[in-house]
Amino acid sequence: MAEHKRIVHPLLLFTLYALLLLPMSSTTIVTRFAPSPTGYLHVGGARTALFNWLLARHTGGKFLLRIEDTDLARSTEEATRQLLEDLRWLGFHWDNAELVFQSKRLPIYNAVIDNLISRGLAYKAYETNEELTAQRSQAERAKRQYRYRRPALTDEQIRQYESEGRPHVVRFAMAVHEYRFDDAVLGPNQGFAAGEVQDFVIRKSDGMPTYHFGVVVDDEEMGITHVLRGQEHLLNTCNHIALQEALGYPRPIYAHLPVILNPETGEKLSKRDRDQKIRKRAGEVMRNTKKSPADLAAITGLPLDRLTEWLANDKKQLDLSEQPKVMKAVGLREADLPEIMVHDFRKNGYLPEVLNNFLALLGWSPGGDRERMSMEELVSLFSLDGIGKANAKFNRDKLLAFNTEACAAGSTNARMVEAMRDFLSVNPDSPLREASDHDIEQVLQMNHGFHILREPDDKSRFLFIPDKQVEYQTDALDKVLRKNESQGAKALREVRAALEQVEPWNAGQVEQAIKAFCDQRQIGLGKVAQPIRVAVSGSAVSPPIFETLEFLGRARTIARIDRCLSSL
RNA sequence: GGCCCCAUCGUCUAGAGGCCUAGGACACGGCCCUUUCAAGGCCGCGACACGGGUUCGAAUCCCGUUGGGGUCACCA
Repeated sequence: MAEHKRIVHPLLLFTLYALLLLPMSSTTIVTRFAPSPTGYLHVGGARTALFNWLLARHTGGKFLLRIEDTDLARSTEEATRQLLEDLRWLGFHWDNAELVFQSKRLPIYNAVIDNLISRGLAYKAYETNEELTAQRSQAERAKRQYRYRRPALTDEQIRQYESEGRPHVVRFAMAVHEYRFDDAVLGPNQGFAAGEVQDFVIRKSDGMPTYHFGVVVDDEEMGITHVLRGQEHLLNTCNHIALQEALGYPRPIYAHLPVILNPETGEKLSKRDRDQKIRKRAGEVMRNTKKSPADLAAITGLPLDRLTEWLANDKKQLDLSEQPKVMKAVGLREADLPEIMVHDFRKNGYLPEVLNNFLALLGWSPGGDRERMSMEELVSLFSLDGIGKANAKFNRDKLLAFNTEACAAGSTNARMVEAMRDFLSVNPDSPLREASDHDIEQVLQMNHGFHILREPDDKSRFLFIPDKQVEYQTDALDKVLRKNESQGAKALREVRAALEQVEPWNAGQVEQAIKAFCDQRQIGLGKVAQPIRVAVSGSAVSPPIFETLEFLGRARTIARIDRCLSSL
């Protein structure tokens, strides 16, 4: 039976190849992340950045960064610096060498706005904030939906307002009809009806463009092809496509990501959640201890009016210097607060690649059972169709488990030392900063099984402080050394002599000696190990004792035992 | 409240009409290991929101109900 062999003509092959490539090269995917610099990056923003970055890297496209600093009151240079640092930490490298700052692009926006005004597609509006609020509440009282539509001003009125030099905004005269667009995640035909249309502000009275306007103009200029952002922007998209149509811009592909929810409240995860938690706790403490705001003010040293205002108003937030004072007063530790900022995760010792892995799973899945992925794997597996529609609660337990696993898997290599160094760079109070790479490697090994880098740090600080500075915890002394007529102290005194004989001093020999000691006395290892632990570390919890003693060395071990015994 | 989006274990999810007695991960419970705290091993518990259709057959398609979320700024 003759096999039907087909010869493909090389020219045909070339043509097919070219056909395939041409449209590809002319539609290189360009994504962007466009945060506003008002503080550290939070996980919601990080997830948005991640998805945009992944799409660009997966397709060999570009990922651009733009700073939306049009809110003069809230944007700061410090925040921009923090934002960039967080993005670098996460490993999202952007492809525009020159960062785009919206605040530096006013002439460009104004030229476009002038053009719109001259075409009758935008106009100056002179209402004050108070007038607008009044109009809104009037509508609310009448149970009517408020929609701003162009007021009919006479030429006379306009002349008068202008001669008075009245402040004004510029609004976009949005054509009243239905707006529809296709969403790569939510499907076709998203949008709103004509009844929802209103003339939104495109230039504020301080001369800055609004978000809606800046986004549209800049996305066009930067050649953005795909906009991935949170679902809270879904309806904003109608404003954006209206503007694009008026300006003759092409429409990018939109993909709206599920919202990340606070597992406790079920609402959108917000920077304010930490503050809320402190306020809630403060309220409880005051009720339980019958303390007044004045008492709290006295304890924290904060002004009473400031404190009462904060207590009463959910919208008010403590600033970074006030927060720790109130936390201390109401017995909250940093670890009790939910991490929300990327910086918090860094400071607590999560690995950036793990945070990314976890964040990627919030609203996206590669399909099947696949969960643990390196950055490289995320890049190669990422695709728009893996993005889900349903909102996701931010569950820290799973992140913690991922981090534990990743640290355990990599705890012997240079990556973990590097990670620990990075952790220490944002935790300047740790004595481990003075440790050598070799010491750090040992600390990490001794603490194998830790969840976050904060744990080996916490549990190993005693190794890096002078013997004199070891602080003995009273409850540990009581429970381990003083209880039962000082059995523990007695064992400690006796094992001290045995330890002096150990030669050479290493974990194996120390173990042998201590175990021999236990056998001889017919007591359990715990009866001896715990007293030693308390003596050298000050607490009942430490890394495994034999390794700990090897690390400390004989002299320091004996010195700490002596000091502990004499303090009883 | 208007408009919009969504709906599988407690949580994150797999699932594209028969591969589903619904899979995985985390959490949780039990046992084991153990010098503390952990980590680890083994086993277990646990979901298609509800009601109607369509179909030989529905977690999967359609409609409704309920529930949750988002959004209604001169913030982004």
